Amino acid sequence: MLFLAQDADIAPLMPPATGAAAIPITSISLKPRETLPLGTGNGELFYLLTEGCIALTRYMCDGRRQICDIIGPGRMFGFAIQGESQCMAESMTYSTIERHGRRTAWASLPDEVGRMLNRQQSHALLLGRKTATERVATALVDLADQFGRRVKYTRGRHVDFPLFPTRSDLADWLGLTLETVSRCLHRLRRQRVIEFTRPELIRILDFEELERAAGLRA
Amino acid sequence: MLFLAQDADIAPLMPPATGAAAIPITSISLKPRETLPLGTGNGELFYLLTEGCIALTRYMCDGRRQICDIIGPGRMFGFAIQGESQCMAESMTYSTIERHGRRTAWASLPDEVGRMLNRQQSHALLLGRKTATERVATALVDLADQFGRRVKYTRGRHVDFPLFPTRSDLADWLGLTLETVSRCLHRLRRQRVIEFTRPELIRILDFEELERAAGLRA
DNA sequence: CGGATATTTGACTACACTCAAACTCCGTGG
DNA sequence: CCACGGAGTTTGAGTGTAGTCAAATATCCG
Repeated sequence: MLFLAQDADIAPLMPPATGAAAIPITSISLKPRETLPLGTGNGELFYLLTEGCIALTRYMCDGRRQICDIIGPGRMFGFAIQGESQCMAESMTYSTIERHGRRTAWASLPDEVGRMLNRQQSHALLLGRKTATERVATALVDLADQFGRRVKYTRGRHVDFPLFPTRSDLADWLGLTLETVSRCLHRLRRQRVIEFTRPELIRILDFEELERAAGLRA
Repeated sequence: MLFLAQDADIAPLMPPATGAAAIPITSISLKPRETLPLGTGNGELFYLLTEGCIALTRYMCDGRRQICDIIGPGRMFGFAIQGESQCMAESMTYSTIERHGRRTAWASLPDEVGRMLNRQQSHALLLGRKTATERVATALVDLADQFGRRVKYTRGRHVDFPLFPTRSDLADWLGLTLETVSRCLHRLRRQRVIEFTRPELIRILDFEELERAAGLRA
């Protein structure tokens, strides 16, 4: 199938010109708590997380931090289309990333950009209108989805997942303080919705109840 | 210039096939407080606001509302790429919108999508980490940018703009209550940063101070 | 003028924040 | 092996910012 572009200046999301030199796929390894600035993007570079966990963070001039998204394996980020994204990528654990150019990233870009936009809007709803417990519950639903493995037991289904972000990271994601996050997790545990013996290994006992606590169900 | 697409299924942000029937540009007029659902988008339809003011809203199942963005003339929205956007567009005043298909929207899509993503991330920072007064100040800076006309006076520069969202709309945008929004506006007025005699006509007296109050400057 | 809607202002409350201390979990080195 | 130290987490007590409820005022429009 053949497409004709009327204007060569509408670059960023355009398909790569067949003659242009392709940016090779290169692999990047990050240790926990390393940082990858995304500001330089000119619409040429995209990143695919193949393993680990990455946070997209923004900082205010006085140092306040907001985590815009927590990213799990299989997701793309760094759509620094036009201008700078003002976001940094921070690894929450050992992570590997593939750097792609337009040519190799092209096919998945629309879906990934759309997914990102949708997530940012859901997150605005969380930050603007949900209570502390609802926020924490919503976060757990999301992380279970991105990092969870379903485990079948004799009585019901559990979901286990590693909680890569610390309490402080969760706080910066959810617009709370780390103490409040800890208290909400405690509450959900006391209600037998989740359980954990180590703070970074979560088991969801009652997924429906968790979604209810997250404000996702009546 | 000629581009070759390897896969016809990577549709949404692809350039329109030259042979395909183009969706004509049609114009939509909205009265204040009308609603345009965006959920149906299949990556074929995009909207350009040519006049007025539109809010992108999300609702929780219990009715809580979050305004994800306030949109002024010249901006595009409705990138319901893959799946539904779960957002509605609500007019804040008399507005006219152009409905575009892929063919006519194509050139501006990358910039507009990037702008939207950037705004959503800034908004997350606002909702998660800014105080009430900072949020209101940030909103005024943004709205002045989208709706303001610079007016030169003998002493300094003022910016006047019509405030299309009500106090309640601002509250739903900023994650506050309408009373808090009103109190913050009052405070900024008492500090002579802004002034208004009618509640929907704002004049910014000291733009630098407003940006400082918004947490955008040291 | 009258009635509806939006805004302002006040008094009180509560949810989440701040500050502080204790506890757990690790890895390291004596 | 145990002691030590550091980072992260939990828990508690008290505070403060923004929310709630309510009433007064302003604005708009027939």
